[in-house]
Amino acid sequence: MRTEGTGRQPITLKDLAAELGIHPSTVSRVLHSTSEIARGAASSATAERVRKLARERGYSPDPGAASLRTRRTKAFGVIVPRLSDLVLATMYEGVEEAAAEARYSTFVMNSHDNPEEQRRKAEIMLARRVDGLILGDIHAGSELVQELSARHIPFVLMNRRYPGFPSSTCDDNLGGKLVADHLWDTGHRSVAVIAGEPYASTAVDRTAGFRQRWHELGGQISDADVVWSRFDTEGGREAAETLLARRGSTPTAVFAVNDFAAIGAMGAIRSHGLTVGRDIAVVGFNDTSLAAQLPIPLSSVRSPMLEIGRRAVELLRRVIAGEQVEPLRLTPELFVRESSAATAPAAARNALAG
Amino acid sequence: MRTEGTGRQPITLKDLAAELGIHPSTVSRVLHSTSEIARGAASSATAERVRKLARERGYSPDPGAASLRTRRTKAFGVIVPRLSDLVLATMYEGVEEAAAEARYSTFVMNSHDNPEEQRRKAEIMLARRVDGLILGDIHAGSELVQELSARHIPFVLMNRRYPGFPSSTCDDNLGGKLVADHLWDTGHRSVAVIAGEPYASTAVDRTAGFRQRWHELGGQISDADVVWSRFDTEGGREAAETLLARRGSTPTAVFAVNDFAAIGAMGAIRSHGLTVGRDIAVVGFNDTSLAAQLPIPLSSVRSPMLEIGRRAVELLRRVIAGEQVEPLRLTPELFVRESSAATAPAAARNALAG
DNA sequence: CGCATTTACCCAATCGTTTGGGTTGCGTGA
DNA sequence: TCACGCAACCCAAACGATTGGGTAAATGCG
Repeated sequence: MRTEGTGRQPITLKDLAAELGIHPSTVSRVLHSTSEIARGAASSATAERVRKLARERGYSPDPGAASLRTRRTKAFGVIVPRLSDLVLATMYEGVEEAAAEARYSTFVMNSHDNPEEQRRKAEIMLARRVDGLILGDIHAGSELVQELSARHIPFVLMNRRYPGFPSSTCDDNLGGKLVADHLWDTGHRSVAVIAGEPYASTAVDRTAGFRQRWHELGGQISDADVVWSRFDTEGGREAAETLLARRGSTPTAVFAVNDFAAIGAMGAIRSHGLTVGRDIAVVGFNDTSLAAQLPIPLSSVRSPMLEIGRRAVELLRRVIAGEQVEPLRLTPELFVRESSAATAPAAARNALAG
Repeated sequence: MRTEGTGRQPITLKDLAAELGIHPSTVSRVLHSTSEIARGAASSATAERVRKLARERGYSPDPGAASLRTRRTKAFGVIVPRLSDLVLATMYEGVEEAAAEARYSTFVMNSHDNPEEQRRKAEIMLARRVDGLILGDIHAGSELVQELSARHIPFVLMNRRYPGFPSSTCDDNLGGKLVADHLWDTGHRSVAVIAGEPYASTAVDRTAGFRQRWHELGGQISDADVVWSRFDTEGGREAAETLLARRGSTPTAVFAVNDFAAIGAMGAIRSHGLTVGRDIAVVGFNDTSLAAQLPIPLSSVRSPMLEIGRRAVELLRRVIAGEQVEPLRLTPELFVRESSAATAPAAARNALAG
């Protein structure tokens, strides 16, 4: 249990070997062959002595030296738009957990959703000789994935998908459908979507799923009812302002593809003297911890963010092992709360039902 | 500009040397001595040839090999309670920026504010041979700082301080005072504090600063008016419930030492049929991007989170250089918004002013 | 008992950089 | 002319771990 006391320089294999009177290579083999004591490496008595001393001295192998020899760093690079985005931060927590369990370390960098910066950060990670990359910020039509692929660099996508490449995401399309079903069932017929950034598959898929199901149900939704926006609170507020400024046709429900955008929208709605949940229903996405705790609790589609991160690590390990892996889409779940619990305002319902 | 094309194995110094017909050590010296061309290393003509080829081939030194030789990894370890806490995530963005500028990489890990996990994560980072640690989650009375110090491991604290050790924090005490001044000036006389976790210097200092100034102004605030809580929305809600459940003496203003706790409190206040900003003023801390965008915009003390992160890197670099560094406290600023803009309810003011 | 096999090791090269110390060959001042 | 200095290199030894290939002794088998 003890770590080295005041140890100035870390203990090396050679130190251990010298103290035990055996050769460093023997020590290495013992410490390496986890549990397969034999392997022709050393007698079980010697092995035990080695392990005991290593523990006492707090030996830990120098990763630089090891990677120099093995050509593997046991490190992954993770690129996200920004960690101050709760969604990505949570996914990263999953990544860190799963990576640590597999004895991998992770470097994270923010790309600010800027393709050039994204490429620069990837290059920095590769210069660090990471064994693979997890990209959480890929844009539709990105050249980076093609290029990495051509260079045979192991990578997986997280959060956003890109057809033809391995990814760990939420089933965003299904998420959109869940919202459509819910709003339709509660009587809404005039709805709008705050759709997020068009370059993000999350935004596109959630919006598409919603529209598709809405049509299947017999609803109407035009392009003008879909407003693209930033993912943050301000983006949501602006988008909602746009929707509310439209002459006449105020929707009775708004689906924002992100909780933060939803919160911004709630602010705008209140500024217009309307009450969320009574005059206008609002549904968000991701079910961040905030949603349930807001003054007016927000209905939201819960995406398994932690699990998405964990699975990304698993996929990457399989890619590195040379396996052919399929994109993964984890199932979301809708949580209905006060922001959309009431049935649609009678006036609006009647006007459109007739 | 080009990086290696389909390069299977990365280019090495030896490759470059062979192609140029010179010795690897010469190449190393040229590529190393940034701008001091001379140094007796090579002629400026040779130096130029070396640099040109290095650029063309996309050479980047193997960090493992370099650190093996130099005993430095050019990497820092960062430990935070959790990156899904927006405050720490933002500080980390500052860390990443500043580190990258100085050609350092960073490993981040979550400790979930658990001392044992914190120690484990620190040990993992040290096994990775990081050049120093940035600890964002230190608890009052932590043994870890003492121990790291005894082991001569370079580290700095961030976000939370610990007397006697270098740290980069907000001047939390001052922040608390700003809130006291504001609430006093707007006529409040009966206030409560949602104080956060008692093991965090941020919580303690903000609360202490508030109470101290409140007394200086002639106000009364008892221990019962201070409720310790978790930093998240749920913690804030629970704390507010406690305050509102107290018979008779409902405060006219609440200072929550964290925006998320403030949001939780706003929820609880609304559940009790009261309106934030009219019946009860609420002030938060950190001025996260959410604060200004909430349905009822939240007054908050802005702490320079990004700068705190950047400065932590600067401090750590100085510690590594052997300098003696002093703790740093960056100045916060109060932003007053609708949640506390109105003057205190007349009834409450009169009752207590008499 | 002789031979083959296994056990328990040791040896040495190697990964890519860095760096303290040469070694040339040329120009220069005395 | 000669010693000296300097420019422009080269040499080789590390750094610590891994790993393919020994080798001597012990054991097994018929």
